Amino acid sequence: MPDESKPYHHGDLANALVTAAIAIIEERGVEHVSVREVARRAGVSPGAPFRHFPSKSALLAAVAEQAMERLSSAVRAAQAPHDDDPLDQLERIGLGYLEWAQDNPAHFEIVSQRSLVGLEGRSRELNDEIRTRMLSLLESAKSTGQLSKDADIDTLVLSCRALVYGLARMLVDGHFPEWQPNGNPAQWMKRSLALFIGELREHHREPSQPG
Amino acid sequence: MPDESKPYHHGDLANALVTAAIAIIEERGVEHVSVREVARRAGVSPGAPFRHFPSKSALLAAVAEQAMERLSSAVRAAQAPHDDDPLDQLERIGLGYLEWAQDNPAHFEIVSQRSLVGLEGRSRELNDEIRTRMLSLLESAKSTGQLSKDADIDTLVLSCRALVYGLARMLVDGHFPEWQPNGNPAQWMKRSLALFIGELREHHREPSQPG
DNA sequence: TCCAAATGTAATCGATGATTACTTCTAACA
DNA sequence: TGTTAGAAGTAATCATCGATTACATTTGGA
Repeated sequence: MPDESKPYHHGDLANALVTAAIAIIEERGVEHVSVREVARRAGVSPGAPFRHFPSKSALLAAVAEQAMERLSSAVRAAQAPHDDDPLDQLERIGLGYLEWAQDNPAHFEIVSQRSLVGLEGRSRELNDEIRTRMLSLLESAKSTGQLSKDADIDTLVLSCRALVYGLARMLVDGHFPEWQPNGNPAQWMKRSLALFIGELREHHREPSQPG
Repeated sequence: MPDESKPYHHGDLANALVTAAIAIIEERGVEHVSVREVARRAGVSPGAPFRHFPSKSALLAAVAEQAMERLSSAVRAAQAPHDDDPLDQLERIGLGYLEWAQDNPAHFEIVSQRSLVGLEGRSRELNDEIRTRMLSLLESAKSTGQLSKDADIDTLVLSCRALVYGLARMLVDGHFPEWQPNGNPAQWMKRSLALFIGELREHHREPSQPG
């Protein structure tokens, strides 16, 4: 039976700190995260976190890495199954991204602010993976004739990304009440994404083989 | 001849503080703005700013208001002339917004973070004005037959806004090196916007009157 | 001219990020 | 089993921050 008084060593303080930081972000926003408060929640002295992270930034970077890992999983899961219409897959990726952002605003906020945490190593990898995922779906849509052969794939990827990122950011930054007063944001985001993908589908479609 | 030593009263400290705050944001980002540093730049004691703004937030809100005023002007200027194709006007608004964000990243950053400064009074007014501007252009495009009669205007406004806001945010948040490694961001943003408006134009166009 | 309001200063408070010296525990080795 | 090196915590300290207060200076109108 474990000692009921806290042991001197926490056991897994690093993770506990990251979790505490996320809780604070969820409750009061990134700008209210302080190392001391994080330590307080983990039941540890104000200096303890610095044994695990050299700086506050490093702690936030760890939060970002965890967040990016989860976002990546959400996107991967949303894409499945991988054997249907590529543009449907693309739309599901967008929806998955948006739903994740809505369900995890704290995670999303920290992931999106590069100036706050930088983008290196694993995070960079996962980010690139998402882009590649979208790129290959569009390529594949082109090869199946859903997009015309001269469709500008690079610009399309950027546009999709910007739309989804913009919607997610608007949500987290609190722009929705003003930009779409009626209904819930999720509904509007879904419509907006569907409209965009729909346009791709119908406008860029290769005309059926003449002759 | 004015005394060469600083007068006891600054003369226009409120404005000087806002200007100093913007300079700091441009140099080191919003999160590094401190009232003391702002005061230091204005050549004034650490407590002085509080004679003009009740809190740091209030100072940032003033920055946001100035920023919103300028953004609004930029958008209004970009729309002119008002007598040509509505969708061209809409595209110019988007471009104007993006160029402004690129030229004034500090202003844009502070405008976009509602949690930081809120959105009330004049700022809210100007924001609504931009939305109304876009809305009426789309309505007008519908009436001229550039958009089909059953086009979902509300969703279109949201999509346009999300795309432009997303691009601007990606720029300011530093996502461009990863999402479009080649060429300069301005070029890519322009292409992305043109692609979107182009799709609206071609896909939603009302078929010419039969008979 | 004189005084009241506006504007700036100086001193102070509690909280923060960060560093240092010190203490306590854990686990690997003889 | 006992020792000990180092990992992981504490306590004390520092400069800086946002904010408040009491006080000083300037200004403009009665």
